[in-house]
Amino acid sequence: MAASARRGPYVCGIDAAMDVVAGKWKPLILWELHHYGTRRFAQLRRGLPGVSEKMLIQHLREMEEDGLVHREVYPEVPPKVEYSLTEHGVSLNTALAPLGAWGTARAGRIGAERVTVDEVAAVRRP
Amino acid sequence: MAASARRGPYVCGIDAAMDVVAGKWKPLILWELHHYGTRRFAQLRRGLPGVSEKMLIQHLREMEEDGLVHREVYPEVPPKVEYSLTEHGVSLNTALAPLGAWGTARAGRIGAERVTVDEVAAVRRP
DNA sequence: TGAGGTACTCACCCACGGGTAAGTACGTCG
DNA sequence: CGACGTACTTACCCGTGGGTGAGTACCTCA
Repeated sequence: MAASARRGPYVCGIDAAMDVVAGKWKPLILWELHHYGTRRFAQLRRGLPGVSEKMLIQHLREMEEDGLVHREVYPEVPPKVEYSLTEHGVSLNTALAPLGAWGTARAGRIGAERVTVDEVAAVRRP
Repeated sequence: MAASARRGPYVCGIDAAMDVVAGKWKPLILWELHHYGTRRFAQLRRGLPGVSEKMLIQHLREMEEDGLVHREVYPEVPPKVEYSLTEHGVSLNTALAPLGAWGTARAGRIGAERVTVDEVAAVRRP
């Protein structure tokens, strides 16, 4: 599966953290859940324009296995599943903050376009 | 080249930072250069057991393009090249520190083996 | 009646990140 | 004379991360 050789021996802490954050949408999911607190599957999908359902589920499952997100299923007739961050997820987000700041500074430095969610939606959904 | 679609539009700062750190050995190179200050090519290769020369060069070139490392060539008869971190590289490392701490904590939490350089050498060079 | 929303699963495909191995030009050491 | 060390370059191969698209079971609304 995608959970190839995860939890492998780590050379350093960055390794261990990257292992958990690796994945095209993981940081965005983290951010989304951190920002909104609790989100349903379809809400997340809409919040991450361009993500495929397969990847979203796959990433959510991995992050659940890694103890970053909590998955609450409501056995209702229209299915309802709520995702939220565990305390480990929150602490990871906190640890990620300086990196985000650095990235933002760098983006400004090199003059890269910073794209809003709507623009991404426009670009990735022609 | 490997510089596929880098510097692409970023959704958030984490994106921009991950773009620069993405690569199996980038964080290790960063750590190595940060730890030793200045390193020659062969020293780096020995410090990162298991890395192929191709990947090491490729990563170093990309990090140089990204303004993270400085490459100093001495036109001597046995070729000599020294790599060191730029101030941006140093600041990235600083921003990476909390993530490293989080990863270390997590590695301890899940009881993952933390491997020393020598052990890695033993494992990856049978 | 059928279109749409919920949360998925499954099968297939392809690009690319990374590994392996060899070649290069020059010099020194044994 | 050949092995070894420096710092690379080049060619080739393969695994997998991620994308596409369809299918499922149930319910609601127009």
